[in-house]
This record gives sequence, C-alpha cells and structure tokens, in this order.
Amino acid sequence: MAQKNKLQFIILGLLNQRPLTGYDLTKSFDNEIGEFWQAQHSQIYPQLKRLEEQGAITHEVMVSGEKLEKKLYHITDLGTARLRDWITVGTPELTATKDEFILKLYFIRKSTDPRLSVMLHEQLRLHTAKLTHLKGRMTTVFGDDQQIADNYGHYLILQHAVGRESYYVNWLKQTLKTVKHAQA
Amino acid sequence: MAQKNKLQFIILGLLNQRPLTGYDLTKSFDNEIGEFWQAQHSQIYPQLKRLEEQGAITHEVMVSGEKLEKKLYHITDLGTARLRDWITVGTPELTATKDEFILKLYFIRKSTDPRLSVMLHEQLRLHTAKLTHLKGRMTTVFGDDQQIADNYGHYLILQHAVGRESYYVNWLKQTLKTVKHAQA
DNA sequence: AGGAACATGTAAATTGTTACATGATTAC
DNA sequence: GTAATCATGTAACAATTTACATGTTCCT
Repeated sequence: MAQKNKLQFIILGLLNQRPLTGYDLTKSFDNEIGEFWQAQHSQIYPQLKRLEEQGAITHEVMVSGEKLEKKLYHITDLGTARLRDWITVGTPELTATKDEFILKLYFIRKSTDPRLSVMLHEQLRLHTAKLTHLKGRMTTVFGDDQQIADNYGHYLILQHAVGRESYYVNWLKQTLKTVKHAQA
Repeated sequence: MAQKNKLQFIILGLLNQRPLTGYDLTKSFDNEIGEFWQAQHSQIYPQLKRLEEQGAITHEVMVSGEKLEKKLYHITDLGTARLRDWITVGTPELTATKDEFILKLYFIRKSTDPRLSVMLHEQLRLHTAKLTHLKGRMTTVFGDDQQIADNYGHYLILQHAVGRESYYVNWLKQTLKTVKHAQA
C-alpha cells in the first residue's frame, strides 16, 4: 500500500454524519477537511464504487428536476464498524508536512540573500490570508456553544488550524525582522 | 503531473552544497529535510539517472575498499541554474498537511467520547518525543554562531520545526485539560 | 564470524493529479 | 439565453510506497 487508503475513512466518517452524494463529498474538501487532506472527484467516485462493492456503503438514486439522477450514499453497519476501528486504533506515524517554501528556505545559505525577504513577504501574505479565512470559518461555523458541543472534534481541528496558522504568521514576522537587521 | 517533481530540486539543492552518493541523499531525509519532505531510495536512484540524462548532474565512480563502487554525484551549471530558478519563482500553493490524527479527531462528535483522552495522550507522547529530538538537533547542529551564519536557511527551518512542534504539544496539553474537565 | 551499516538498483502496487467527457439545473 | 454550479464518470500520467534483489565494508 502506498498509504493505507485514508480516503475511505474520510468518506465513511462524512457519511456517518449524514447521507451525501459524491459531489457533496468532493465539496467537503473545500473547507476544514481540506486543511488536513485533499482529494479530487476523480479519486472519490471510484472509491465510492469500491466501498459499495465491499458493503461498507449503499446508495439510493434521487432525481432532481426532470431527469438529473444523483446517488445519495449511506453508510452501512459494516461501514460504521470499519470507521470505529480506524478511530480506535493508535495513530503512531507522524507524517512529514510537505511545505515547498520551507524546502526552498533550506537551500538559502546566507541571511543576506536578497531573495529571502521577497520569499518571506510572499508567504506572510499567503498565510495571513489563510488565517483570516480560518478565523472567519470559526465565527460562522461555531457561533453558538451548541455547535461546539455537537461537533466537538470539528471544533478542535478548526481551532488547531487557526493556532497553527497563527504560529506560522508570527514566525514569518519574527524571521523577517531578523533578516531585515541582517541586511541593514 | 502529480506534484511537479519537487524531489529533483531537493536533490539539486543538496548536491549544490557538496557532492553526494545516492545513499547519502537517501539519508538526508532522516533529519531536517525529513520534517518537510520524505523520499525512499527507490525514488532517488531513478531520479538521479533522469537528472544525469538531462545534464543537470554528473557522477564519478569512487571505489571503497576492494571493489565497492559508489557513484559520487556533482551538480552541473545546468543544475545550479535550474535550482536557482526554482528558488526564485514564487511559491503560491499552500499544500494541505496530511495529519491522520487530526482527521480522526474530526469525526469525534462529543467532548465526552472516552477515546478522546486516549488519542490525545498518545499524540502528546509522540509529539513530545519529536520536539525533544528537534531541540537536540538544534544544539548539536547549531552549537556555534558560525554554523548559523553559513547555513542560515537550514537554521531557519529547524527553528521553524521546533516552534511548530512546540505549538502542537501545547495545543495537545490545553485540549487535554478541556477534555478532562468535560469528562469530570 | 557475524551483524550493522553501506551501497545500488528494479518491480509491483497504490495513491494522487490533471485532463477528457458529458449532461442537467438554477439563478440572473 | 447563458453562465455558474450541480452531478458523475473515465483515462492518462505522475508521484510514492513497499517489496524484491544483490553485494560490500566496517566494527566488534
């Protein structure tokens, strides 16, 4: 296996909350989940087919308007059991964070390299925008306490993402200061 | 392309510092670089062959002992140019962090779920160990200021990794406190 | 002598991305 | 009407992991 097929568990986890179409599942990766995993529809549709063959999910056909058929997938008992097992077993492997900017940074030898400041400013812009987006999500999704109580894990990971992004932005600002001094 | 072949640039960047064998390159992923990118030797050897075909690197054969031949790879002018270009262009895509634990967390609905505490404790153990390792690297690799001045980017990414891991550990501790209260 | 580490490759399978393909519905 | 979005799929390609395969050198 190239990575033990975590996508199947994400699909099962989402379907465990409520029935969804392949299109709905694809869109789930636009927000919070997308912070921690990415998948395109070309990966999701075949995976749905496999999960159904295995009996972990089923689908019913819904018709929108005149003739648009969409498949609404439901999780089965086998699926919930598989999801439960995945969550319950340990998670001992810490995967490397693939950060291309950090990779480039590694190959900058001198603090006086003129590219450094440019690169840091670009990242500061990007990560500040991301942080703003995440904070916006936090207020819209978890405006009231009941939302937090009912989706505690979701709340935790969003809060984690905000904190992580805050750290990144602060680190960039601090590093920029140091670089500025080094170049002065 | 599945990801624009970043591995080639890591190899070029490492060879730009000094000539290395495929084995040496493989081992480079055990430490700092491994925090931000992973690759196995089965990916590195074919990539070296391709880079050499393209004229970005060359190799000379060294003989250790009686007959063990090893290939010491050098970067060429074409290679340094390609590396320079990669570092110089912008890095506008922020890749998702694939964190399996966070993914599992997303599917925990209630703060009273008994698995939560177990999961958080496991991660606290793992990330604390990692933080200790990174701090150790920091003192061994950057004991004196000259090391920092000569490998500033390397210093920055190690420092970034330490900070990121510190955040993670603190977040886990804070979250554990909240969970404990919720369960009390 | 034997085990850990050095050293280099290939093969098979899986995962993930981009591109190709098609059609329906909704809101303006 | 037309553009954005909804909706589902396959094909081709690229990246990544795991397994297969072999041999040497160094240290104790």
